[in-house]
Amino acid sequence: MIDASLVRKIRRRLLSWYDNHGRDLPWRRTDDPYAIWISEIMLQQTQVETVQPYYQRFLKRFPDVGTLARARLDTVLKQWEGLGYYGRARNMHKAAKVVVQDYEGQVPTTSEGLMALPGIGRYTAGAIASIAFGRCEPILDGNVIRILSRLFRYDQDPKSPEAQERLWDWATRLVPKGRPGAFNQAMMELGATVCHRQNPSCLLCPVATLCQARHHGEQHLLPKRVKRKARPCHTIAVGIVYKRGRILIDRRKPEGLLGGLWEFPGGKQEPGESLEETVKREVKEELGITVSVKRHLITIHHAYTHFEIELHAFLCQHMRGTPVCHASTAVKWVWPKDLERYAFPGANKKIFQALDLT
DNA sequence: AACACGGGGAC
DNA sequence: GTCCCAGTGTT
Repeated sequence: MIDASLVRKIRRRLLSWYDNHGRDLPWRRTDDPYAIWISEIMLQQTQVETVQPYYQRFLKRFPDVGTLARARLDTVLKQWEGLGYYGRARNMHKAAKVVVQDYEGQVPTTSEGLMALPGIGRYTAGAIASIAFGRCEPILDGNVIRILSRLFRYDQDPKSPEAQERLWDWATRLVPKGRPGAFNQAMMELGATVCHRQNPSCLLCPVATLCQARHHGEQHLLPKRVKRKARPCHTIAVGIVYKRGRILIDRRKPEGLLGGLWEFPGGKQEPGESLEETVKREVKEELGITVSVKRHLITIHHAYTHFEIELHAFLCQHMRGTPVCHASTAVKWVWPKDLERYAFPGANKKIFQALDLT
């Protein structure tokens, strides 16, 4: 399937192509392991174009691992706001503290050392070790899976354990001792700019003549795709609770969905319940206060990975009770102009931007 | 092995 | 609408 001369050809062609056609990306202009680490975390399940502005701002705000370790989680989450998968920010913050306390501020240089840090798995460890420290470690991401599946005409479900083992093995055999970081980035670059999911540009591909899927005209069929389950839709109602010009917000628990972010109090509609009743009940359960629901403000549709929501916002008046945290970890009355100081989920931001609350 | 975890881009 | 994106952690 893969002999020494084939390996040499793939390495040589890919590296040469990358040297000539690789994009000029911000994280390719640095050799700072911390900066490369940030980029790799942000790039998990997130496209290059989306990451770039976040990467620049984050590094400006937290220029080194010590600064990040000393920062408050709230500040870190605010910088991450809108990027999604907020567990990445929480883990990154946690890992920065570990690096400062246990490693004298030096990012571990081995794949094993890196993988011991929260938020760094096999892919990210290989990426940082090879790119920042020149270690001969393989990587396997969505791009590499696509390229290897096509190059070797592999038609099994790439998520299966057997497939993972085989794909990691191929990646390990291919990565060269000489320029492991450049080679790994070349694979991802090829996947992102040439070997597309649909309509791969085989005429531009440096390894097209070596590609077995291409040889059989099956490049568009690989890697094998598996059907996804349908996403359920939930109906949510939240209260914009005003009191003397200020609005009530609370902070979600530190783990799980949107952990650590701020939001307007509210929750899921239950069977047989009106939306107004939902708001009243949820606000009471969440913060122990009684509100009067004044009027419907806006409806927002928002899709998450495993479900969708129809989010209704209601203007409410505070009637009685002092807000106390039950389901949340903090609660605050804030002036509308100060809302932007807190990190909110996208669906909540849509509410106060559409209403021009700030 | 299966699922939770965001938001946006491409078609 | 669907699929995917420089994946990781939990159960």
